[in-house]
Amino acid sequence: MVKIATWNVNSIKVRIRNVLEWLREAKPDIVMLQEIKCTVAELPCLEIEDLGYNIAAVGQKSYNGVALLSRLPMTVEREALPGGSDDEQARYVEALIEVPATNGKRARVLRAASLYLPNGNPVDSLKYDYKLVWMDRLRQHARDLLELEEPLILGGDYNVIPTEDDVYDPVAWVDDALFRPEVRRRYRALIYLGYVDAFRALNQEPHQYTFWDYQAGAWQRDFGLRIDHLLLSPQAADRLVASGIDRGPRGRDRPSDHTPVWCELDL
DNA sequence: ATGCCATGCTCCGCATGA
Repeated sequence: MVKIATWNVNSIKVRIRNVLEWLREAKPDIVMLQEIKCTVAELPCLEIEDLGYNIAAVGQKSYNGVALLSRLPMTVEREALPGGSDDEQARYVEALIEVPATNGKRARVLRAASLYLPNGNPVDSLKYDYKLVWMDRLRQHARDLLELEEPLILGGDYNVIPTEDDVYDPVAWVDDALFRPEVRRRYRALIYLGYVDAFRALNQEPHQYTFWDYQAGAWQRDFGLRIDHLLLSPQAADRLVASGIDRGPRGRDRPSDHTPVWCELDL
């Protein structure tokens, strides 16, 4: 069984204690991190490696930054989404992970990506245009990856509220870049290529969130959003056995505003 | 109606986030 999780940590340097604690208790095999907010050189690698993880990261000073942690052997395939310019923001890293043979099952290769989709607010700015273009690029790449017909998981902070069931107050969010029709349409187009939302495949109850704003007591009032997703190729979805949202880390001291989403694959 | 909170920078207020 391979346990895979995604978590926007909102600064790995500030959050390293929380991250280490959660790695020890949740014991994921593969973790996608977003908003590490530092360069690769600044990453607290030793403490993470001490828990048995290999690290692949794409960082930048101050903002963004993504990483993959894996207890299994991992080789980096891409450090950016195809189709971008030279002044790339650090929002994508993709790797091949070797899943060894176990009791009757043959060894497999799992492709995994950690992505941090642009927020896009405010909607009348270039940031919104950048988000829409980034989503188009993601769909193109996701389509190409499906042609490989391999187990694949695209995990991360998508900054997309897929449906009205994924936000505490849909009306209040209609004009936000996380919920606008153009954004939801692009997210659906991505899903319709043939991806499965690992959480929704096994959990249908509405109002299950992965993010709660730091402000206005959003956590205490459960005013949240479901914007962190694990998307599976058919070859991975066929082997999905469990998934969930781990609310634990959001309730602790100095938390990230996001909490981990996880799934288990019987590869 | 607005800001609330948190992070990083280089600063002691501003940009960014969702």
